[in-house]
Order: sequence, then C-alpha cells, then structure tokens
Amino acid sequence: MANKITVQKGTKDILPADIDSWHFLEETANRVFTASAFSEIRTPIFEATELFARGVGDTTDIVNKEMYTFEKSERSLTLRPENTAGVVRSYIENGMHRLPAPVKLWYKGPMFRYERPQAGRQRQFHQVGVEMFGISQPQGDVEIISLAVNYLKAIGLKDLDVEINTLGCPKCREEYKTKLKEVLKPYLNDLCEDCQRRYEKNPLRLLDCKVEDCKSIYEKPEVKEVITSDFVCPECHEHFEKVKEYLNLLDIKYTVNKLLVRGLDYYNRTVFEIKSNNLGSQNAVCGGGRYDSLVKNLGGEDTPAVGFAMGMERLISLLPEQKHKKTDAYVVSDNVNEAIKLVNYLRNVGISTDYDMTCKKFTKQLEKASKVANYAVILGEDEIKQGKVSVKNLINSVQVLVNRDELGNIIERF
RNA sequence: GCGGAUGUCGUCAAGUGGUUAAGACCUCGGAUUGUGGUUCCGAUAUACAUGGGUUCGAAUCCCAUUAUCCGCCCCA
Repeated sequence: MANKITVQKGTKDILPADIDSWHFLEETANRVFTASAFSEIRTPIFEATELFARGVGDTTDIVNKEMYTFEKSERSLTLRPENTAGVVRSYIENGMHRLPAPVKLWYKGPMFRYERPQAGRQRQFHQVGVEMFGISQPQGDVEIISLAVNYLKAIGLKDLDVEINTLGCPKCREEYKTKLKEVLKPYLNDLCEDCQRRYEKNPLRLLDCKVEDCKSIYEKPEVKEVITSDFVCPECHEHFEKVKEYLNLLDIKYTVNKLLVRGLDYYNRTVFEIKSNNLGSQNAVCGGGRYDSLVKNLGGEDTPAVGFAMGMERLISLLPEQKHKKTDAYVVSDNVNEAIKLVNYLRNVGISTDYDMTCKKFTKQLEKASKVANYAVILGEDEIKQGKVSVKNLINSVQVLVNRDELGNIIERF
C-alpha cells in the first residue's frame, strides 16, 4: 500500500456528522447580522503580505512569527491570519466611503496562523465577524458589542462574561505608557523574561501576565495606582462613560477589566472580549474593539471603525451535540423501474429521498431505510396495482396507504 | 519556540517479554419465502505510530523520530 497522506498539523476535516452545527452558526449569523442591517462580504483568502504587516502591526506575534507567507511571481503573499485588514483593504479599494454611512459588513471563513495547536487553537480555524465603518460615536461601540451578545444569545450560549476596557487615544496612551514604565523601572530585573520583553515592546501587555512574581509586583500600591488610574483624556473618558451607559440601557452585563489589552496594534479606545468558563485555557470566544486609525493607515480616508471576530470552533465546542439529520424518505421496492420514477418524483417535490441501487431483498431495503431515513416509502406489487404507495413512519411503525400526490403532506406531518 | 502526557482494526478497548494479539460497536455479506431497528452465522484477505537497539524471543524494555492531546506564550 502507498503511504497514507494525512491532514496537516493543526487542520481538521469538517465531517458530515458535524456539519449541522456549522450550518447552524452560519445561518444564525446571516439572520442576526442582517437584522442589524449588516451585509455579508467575502474577501480573498490570501492578500499581499504588506497588508498584514501594516494592518495588524509588525510588533504582534501574529505578524512576526505566525503568518503563512509564500512567494509567487515575485510577490510576497500571505494566507490571512485575520480578516479585518482584508475587509478594510476592500472597503478602501472599492470606494465604500462613498456609500451611505455607516458601512456595515460581516464575514465568515477560514483564517491561518502558524501556532502550536492545542485545545481551541488550530492553524486553520474559522471566524465569523463584523466591521462597521464611519461611526465615531459611542453608539457604534455599543452597536457592535450588543450585536455580539445578541448573536451568542441566538446560538444559545450562556455563562459568558463580557469584559470591556478603554485604551484611550494614541495621545493619552503614550502618556500612560511612559508613566507605567517609570513606576516599573525599579522592578525591571524582577520581572519574568516575557515581561521584560514586553516592557520595551508593548508595555500595555505587561499587565495580563500570569507569572506570580510579576503579579505581585503589579499588586504593589504605587504600581497599582498607575494601573488603575484613569489615565485617559477627557474626550476618551467621556466616550467610555457613554459606552457603559448605553450597555446599561440594554441590560448587557459587563465588567471593566483594566488589564484587558488586545494583541493587535490597531485598536484604540474601546476594546472588549467575551469569555466562557467552559473552554479551558483558550477561553475567549469573541474579541473586538475600535480601530479609528486603521483605514487611514492603509491608505484610505480617515474613517472611524469598530468590529469583532469570533472563533467558530470555540463556539461549536460550547454548543450541545447535534444529531445529524436523516434523509426524509427511503424508497423500498422490488420494482426498479417504478422505484426510480418514484424517487425522482419525491426529490422534485422537495422531499430528501434515497433508495437501494443494488436491488437487495425487501427486508434488507427496509433495514437500510430504518438506519438512514425517517420514513420508508413502500412500493410493492400490491401498491403498484392499486396505483398507491405505503408510507411507514420508522420511528413509531405506523403505516398508511396513500396516493402519490399526497406524499408531500403525509411526510411533513405524519 | 519551551514544558508534560499519550499513540493496539473505521471507533472504543484487553493485553506489561514467549504458541494463530481478546472483546465490543460500526460496516459489508448471509439465514428468517413483502415489513425494519431483536436474534443467529460469516467477512473485513499480514491492526500493535515510524526507524533503530537490547533479547533465544518484544505490542510489551531502551533510544530517536513523528503525530495527537494538554499547558506556557499568543489569540478567536
């Protein structure tokens, strides 16, 4: 035997047994997002590498070490590690700023990140997300957060925590970073390696370190004072207050987590995550926030924007198991000619139908029917003589003799 | 990139140095002369992750590799 070729590390087949959950997530997304006036957009799986370097940010792990990048015709291309940059590119390229504002888009599809796979983390994974362009007001942030909450509610998830924070604007954030670095300077040598690296690269990320030694340093009064201080400028402060006010109006429960810092460089002001306690260490099902400078950074008009992304595999792992749906009808007959015609008829009136193409004996056909279908449609000599068919409900064994054109009604409610 | 655990048929799983490596489920075929999901029989024709080593002898011990899972990191 030839060597078997297997799926690649961190990738998975989505098999028929699991497909109903995916359809459910996708159909619910379409329904819920459409209800909030979002339209679906589909952008390419690969883009110019530079789009992600500039869009996602070249200090991030995603860009630095997790991208699938390849060369073709002297271009550097990359499999998308997330979809915000791609949607922004499309927004700019297609002149969507001339569309009536706001422009509200949603998407779903595969993303690619070269990481060590573990629970809730794969190299090819799927996200469903939304992006909204043209709203700088706090209503925009709330539009997005409430949409996320509505979607998660629509797919039936409970026990989720919404965490929000504000990163301020570039100006007040810089001041905060400077203060933070100052107060931490004396302890620099006591911090873990990661934190020492973060200290230089992205001081905001220092705060959610899980190492005990670091945590205790962040608990020190003078440090804690800086961390918990309201560093944001009056405008950003007012914006965040409004966001919280509107969330309260909508009765959306949230906690303010000053340590919440999203890993992508483009965020400003409001950031949020939605977490589940039932997921192990990769517990964020949704992450998002405001990114007012990204459109401009990628060469478009200065346009405020806000959005989120959800990990579909993580959502599915929280969903109750779904049984794969059976076929509606299975035609059981010894008469091939009549069977073929009846099968074709049933399919054309919208009843999912299958039959035995190998001319097995009657009992075998019925046995097969009971495994794969909800109803057996029996067409034997007796039925053919009478011009009728028998329909047997395979769950409760009730059988009736009916005319062919009644089959649709029968199968729907019998 | 760094740690830890695991790897026996499509699936679950017994077996810890010694004749043809249990069993269950699934699938397929057959028996019961047009009514199934019960029962019975049979099949899946060289399944012990891979490559070395130790041994008279290894699925069982050792080493390497690989894969999966879990954690760190990071993120959805």
